[in-house]
Amino acid sequence: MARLATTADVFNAIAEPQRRGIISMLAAGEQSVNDLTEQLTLKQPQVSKHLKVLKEVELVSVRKAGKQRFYSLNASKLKPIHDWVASFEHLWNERFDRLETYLETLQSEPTKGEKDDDDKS
Amino acid sequence: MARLATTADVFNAIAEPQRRGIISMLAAGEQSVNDLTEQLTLKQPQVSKHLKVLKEVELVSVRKAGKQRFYSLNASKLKPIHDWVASFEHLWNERFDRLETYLETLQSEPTKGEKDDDDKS
DNA sequence: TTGACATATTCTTATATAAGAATATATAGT
DNA sequence: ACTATATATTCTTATATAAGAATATGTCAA
Repeated sequence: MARLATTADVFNAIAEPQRRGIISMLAAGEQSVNDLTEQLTLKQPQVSKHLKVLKEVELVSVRKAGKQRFYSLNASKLKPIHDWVASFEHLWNERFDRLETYLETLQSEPTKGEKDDDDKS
Repeated sequence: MARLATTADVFNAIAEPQRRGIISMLAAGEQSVNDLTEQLTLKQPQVSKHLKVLKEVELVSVRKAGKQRFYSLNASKLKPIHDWVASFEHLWNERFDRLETYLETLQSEPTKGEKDDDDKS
């Protein structure tokens, strides 16, 4: 009963800014630990530790090549977050206001190309 | 140097599942603390504590009415998360494949010359 | 005022970091 | 084997919860 582990799920894993930084860097393609370390303001051990967390929630994968480890992003693991947040998007995005209005008018006003005999009010 | 506070930013605030539950409930409209408590598997004090965190990051607002407090969602505060995750959407959503190719072309190899005729493999 | 109801706060306890320092492990080259 | 390089792990320290229990605060009504 303390905070959930950072490895509990993707939501917790990305709460740490440094890890989001790593994810952003990996979006450009795979990077070695050294590559990441050079661009971040972190020592190598910390980078490895953050990568370990990201690996545990499967946000990243590793490829071994000699003494290097190339980490790459499994972006699809971010989809649950995307979907969760997107479910609220209509509450702030006016683009979705029109969609809502459109969906509502579908119930009373037929559109071209689609027959609509469902007229609940 | 421990974990960031849950109130440090929205990313940390929503890492807690119960708080996401509260947010989801508030998406339907404002709710009193009691309303929330009844639907969650939490005691009232915990609900109040979670609401306090959400309020500190401005994800929710309160309206006082008699002895009740009605909390409502400020969904737009989720936009930073949405935007951040959406910036990776092209990496998993094939709908964005063409956009991805275009963006990669735009930012390929800053050191290797800026003109790049789509010869990324 | 007293009482009931609604919500917030305080304190405790178990637990989990994140960074830094030091060290360990692994691999390649000579 | 020895050395340099690349990465991972261990230990320490400061800090921050989240839930539970108990209590405090606030508000309305009789």
